[in-house]
Amino acid sequence: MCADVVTRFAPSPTGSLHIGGGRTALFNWLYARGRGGKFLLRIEDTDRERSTPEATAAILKGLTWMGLDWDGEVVSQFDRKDRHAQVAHEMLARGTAYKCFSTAEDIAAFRAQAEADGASYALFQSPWRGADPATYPDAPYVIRMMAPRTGETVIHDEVQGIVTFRNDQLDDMIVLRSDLTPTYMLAVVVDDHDMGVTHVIRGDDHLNNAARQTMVYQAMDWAVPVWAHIPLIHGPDGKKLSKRHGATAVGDYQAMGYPAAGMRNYLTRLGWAHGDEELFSTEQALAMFDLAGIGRAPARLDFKKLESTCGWHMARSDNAALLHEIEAYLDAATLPPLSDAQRDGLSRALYCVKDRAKTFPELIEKAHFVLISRPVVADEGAAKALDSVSRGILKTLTPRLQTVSWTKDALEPLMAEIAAENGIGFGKLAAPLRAGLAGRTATPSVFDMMLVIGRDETIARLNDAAD
RNA sequence: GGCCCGUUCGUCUAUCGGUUAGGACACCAGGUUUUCAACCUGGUAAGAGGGGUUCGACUCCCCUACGGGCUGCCA
Repeated sequence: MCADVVTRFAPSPTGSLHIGGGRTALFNWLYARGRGGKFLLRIEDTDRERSTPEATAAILKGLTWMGLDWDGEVVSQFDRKDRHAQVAHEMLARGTAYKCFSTAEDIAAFRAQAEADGASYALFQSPWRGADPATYPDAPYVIRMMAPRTGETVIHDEVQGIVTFRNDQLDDMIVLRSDLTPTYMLAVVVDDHDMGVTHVIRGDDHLNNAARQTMVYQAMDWAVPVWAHIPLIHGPDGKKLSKRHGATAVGDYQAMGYPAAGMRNYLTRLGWAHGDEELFSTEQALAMFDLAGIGRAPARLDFKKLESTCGWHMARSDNAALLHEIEAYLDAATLPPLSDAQRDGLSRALYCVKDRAKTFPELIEKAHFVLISRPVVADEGAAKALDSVSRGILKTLTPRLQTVSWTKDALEPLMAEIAAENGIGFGKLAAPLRAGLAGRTATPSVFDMMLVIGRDETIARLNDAAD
């Protein structure tokens, strides 16, 4: 158990990267990376009907966005089919598997008979188990595991504890299909063994499979890995997360403008706890993460908390890195890219907008005053604000802005003075100023906006607005 | 149907037999504020139900209810 840790993420390429899969990958990544181990990636593409290269690309893209890097080349399970077949035949040679010539019709008939006999459901029992090879017909066959029919198979799971299965509940599963391709049950075990995987961390929908897979390990005399079956993520209504809950793909979250660091933090904390730690950097997560902190109950997705977590990370982001992430977001959300002027303006405005936004769209909304192009075309709200107080205020204000030193501390008393001269409150004065600077509803203070835009341009904008 | 897993505030969770059951998000109230936001303070709010075991159970055992998973020549 003290050997170097090797974990893996093994999605099937039948769609985009599911948020639950993303979390599974994250747990594996955290566990391995936090211990100086390896994190491998394997694409389980043995189902040729449903596997697509587009899906593989989407999965890789999703992982990359989440910041989860893997070691070595991506393994294609399909490419290893010869090795799988070889192992199946070795099981045959060892007498831990057998050829079965039963057809789909035979199996259906078996079930129908069992039902007629009063059983509501029965595991298929192949008549070819233990049959004399001399009686084998010249027909297609599958290779079935010769599963023990008595005793029990015990799973020592780091999350679920000790789980015991009665062997008479497990059937002789197929390991090699009649077309000589492996089934999932065989392929995972062979691949995990060959890849040197020490810890299998995956969704608890595989808990039952762990028992079957253990039998394969035993049939081959291979060391069984450490199991950790983590609960699935559910939607806000407690049901299994599905399309009707809205965003299920990692890419959806990227397109909605959640920063990757916030996603990592939130997803790490979803179903895992380390005392009262709620907000932490990825470095801290790496140091803290362990299997013992994983809960056993499915967790529900809570967008409010996700947003809150993301806001925390956004406020702590390095400006340059944040800018890059914003541009990547724009691209992912198929929004127009930043112009040079906008990039420059945004980089100067980040200090006063990043700590009040939870998502990128929200941040962009708050940075509207620096992103909008001149001349400022006041929108309806801005026009109203301008009209509500005399535009003359702006006319008296702008010349005086040139005489005051350009700092927040100096601007503030000037504003107060002008507000008093006009017999209006500070808030009333701020409204036309904001409109002139093209700030929207939720913005930084007018002082921040002035400072960010710069002296000459600010005055020009205010003049524009006052005309 | 059979087997397996799960169930603490609305949500994520802490607790590893003895706590006024703690924290976070959300919500409510108040404060601060030139707007919105942010921020600060305070508050409401939980052990699914029933049996045991024990001096003492959220913690251990059993039953029930509810939720989830598996039961494929899918993964």
